Amino acid sequence: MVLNRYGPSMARSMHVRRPATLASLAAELGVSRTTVSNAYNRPDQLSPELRRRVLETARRLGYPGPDPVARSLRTRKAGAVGLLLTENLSYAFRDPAAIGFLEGLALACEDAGTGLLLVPASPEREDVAAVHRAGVDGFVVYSVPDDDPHLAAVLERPVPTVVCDQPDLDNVDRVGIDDRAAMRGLAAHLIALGHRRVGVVCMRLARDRNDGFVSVDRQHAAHFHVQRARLTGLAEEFAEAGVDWTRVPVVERFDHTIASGASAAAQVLDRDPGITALVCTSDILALGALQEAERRGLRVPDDLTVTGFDGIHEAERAGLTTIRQPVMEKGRAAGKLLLDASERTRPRTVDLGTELITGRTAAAPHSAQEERWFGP
Amino acid sequence: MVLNRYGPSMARSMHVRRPATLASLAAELGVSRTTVSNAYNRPDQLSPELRRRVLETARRLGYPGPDPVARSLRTRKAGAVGLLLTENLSYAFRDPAAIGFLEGLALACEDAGTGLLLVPASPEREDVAAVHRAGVDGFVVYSVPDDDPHLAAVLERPVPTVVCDQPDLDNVDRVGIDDRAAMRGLAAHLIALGHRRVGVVCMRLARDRNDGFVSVDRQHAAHFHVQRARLTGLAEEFAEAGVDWTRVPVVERFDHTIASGASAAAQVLDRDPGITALVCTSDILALGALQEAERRGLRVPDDLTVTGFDGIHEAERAGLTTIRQPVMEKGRAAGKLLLDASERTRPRTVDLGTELITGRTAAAPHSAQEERWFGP
DNA sequence: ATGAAAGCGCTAACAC
DNA sequence: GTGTTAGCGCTTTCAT
Repeated sequence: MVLNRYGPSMARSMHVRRPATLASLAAELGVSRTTVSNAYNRPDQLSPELRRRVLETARRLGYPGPDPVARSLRTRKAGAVGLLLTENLSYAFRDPAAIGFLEGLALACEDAGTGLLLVPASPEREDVAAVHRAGVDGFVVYSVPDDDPHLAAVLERPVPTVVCDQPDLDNVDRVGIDDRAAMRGLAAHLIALGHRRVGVVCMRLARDRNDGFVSVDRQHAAHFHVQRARLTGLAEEFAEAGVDWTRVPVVERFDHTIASGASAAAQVLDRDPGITALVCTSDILALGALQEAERRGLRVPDDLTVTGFDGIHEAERAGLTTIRQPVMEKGRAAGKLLLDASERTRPRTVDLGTELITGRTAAAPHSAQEERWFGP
Repeated sequence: MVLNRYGPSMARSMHVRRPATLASLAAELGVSRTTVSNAYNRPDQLSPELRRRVLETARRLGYPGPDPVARSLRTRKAGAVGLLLTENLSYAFRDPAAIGFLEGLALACEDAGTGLLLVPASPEREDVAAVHRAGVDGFVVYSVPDDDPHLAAVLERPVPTVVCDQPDLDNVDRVGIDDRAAMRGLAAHLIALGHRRVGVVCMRLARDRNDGFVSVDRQHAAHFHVQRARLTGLAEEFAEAGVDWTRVPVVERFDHTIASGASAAAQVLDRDPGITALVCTSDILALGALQEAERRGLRVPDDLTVTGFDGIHEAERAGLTTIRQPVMEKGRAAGKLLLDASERTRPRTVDLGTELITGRTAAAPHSAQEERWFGP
């Protein structure tokens, strides 16, 4: 069963082996190429006996079956979909939300018997070649900025594309959630609890690194639609509650890590120690904020309310108040949309639902003190 | 920037657009195909002015650049490596060890600018076609049984292959750890603590489902080399300590989940309530065993010692005594090995190190009682 | 049931 | 610098 691919005959060559081709096999057998092709692709088109002979000779000659690339060229089907991510490929395997998305997408691909090609497109390296090189029947684009050159390259390719989360483009299929509405719901919850002085920690708003405070202008101009929508939702809801949004400290972090969340939280709390709630636009950042709160001896939620967004497992374990979004379902839906050839006549949109998770990290401001004053 | 791919002219067609080809572009420009090709691949081979004209006309005609599949056929390079996994594709995103491996592999691919194609090969579906269809320059095979038909299909393809963990094949590059030695180390640790009556929970030993006790024969015949090695290591070390291995209850689970670990632990404990240590061949299973111990009111490690294998984060959080193996490094090493064309003259092996993590789940048998009798 | 012919879209020698 | 000539290895009408 196992081929010896390191025999003496190979020792000189860099290549593994120059395999026989369909043509050479046909010649050896004294039949036409069509027949050999049929032996592999249309067993019913030739006598079982001949087919057996073909396959057996193939085995003897070490013919590995039709070359997939040549077949793809001929049939115009690659049998794979490409995935373009915001971040380094390897980062995707560290972000629970991305992992969930991948799981769902993989599921959809599996169901369709389609391969999933992870395209090596780092955001720093502006090398779009990887997109051009990808032999795929379509692309799924996961959460990239609207001015991402890789995205532009994908859209130039003559294959269907589905975007998950961002950007929101006319004429391109999309699956996502209503980030603005979800965040308004969370904000309403905080407002109902009594919070009026809040701070915000958000993810990267553009491709340039800006680890620090965010002007209202930058909030509006954010190239990441999702972050923009979440900030907008917050701003709207709090404005309606009488909060002057221009005075709310919003701190941005380029890197999406717990450490980033912690340092951003520190920056907000340093600027305005009087805030009663720290709204983070992701669970990862919120977990960092919790760390920072603990470091400062602030009890959560007694001294400080902290909220997240995503609903990852780690957040659940931490009892985080957050918005849960169906990350895996997003991946599935994106895959299905892409692989479902039917009705590809106009852009389709799938909007999935979210859920407010009331955890143990949000409470009325200064509830501890009040309890102390008025009894439990 | 964004193409309208749903314009009225398209409405009738299932296809997105029939793009111009390199040839048609050359014709339009009145130059040869070579020149157009050079415009994309060898900018230095033509005047900047002509190149500009070519690219501009391409844009005007909606020519998306050289077709990647045709290019691959011609250059005999796909620009991607394939990954074959034991489990369903989607499962890989639920197993922390597999995720770590993927992260490392993605890292290596990224460094090389290579795509990573996840091959949709479910273990149940014996459909090997996906392997045949994969347009890749090589394969990484992650932890499959030695009789896996997908593996056989991969090995028949005329491209280099690297196996991670299992199986251990002559003539095929491999990266892994010394599972037997690692497990002997863990066993020695338990023996030093005083354990002599132990039970074992292990992962799937073959492609057939056998959720239950494992005969010594089945242990030896296991098609998963890694599990076999771990069991062998255990058996050897305990045998040297005078334990009759044939009497040690070993329970197997097909599904690799926490729930499986719990039910398997229950099965062992039901069979022999007198055991003092439960050795699990993975952290996931061990986490299940911990659950079951708690359910029974057994205190760990006072009443029962539990150990794992892998060193995943969740295990660390649980304070599990386990063997840590460098999962991410395995991925990286596998990728590097595959992508490093040099010295591919004879099979190479990378053996990575492991580390015994002494957590809070292993102690001397009945230490609690002893403490109670003799004071702390 | 089998074969002949015609490309799929591109790149790489090699000539000019 | 630019064009000519050959394929890469395969599938697919369309005849026979």
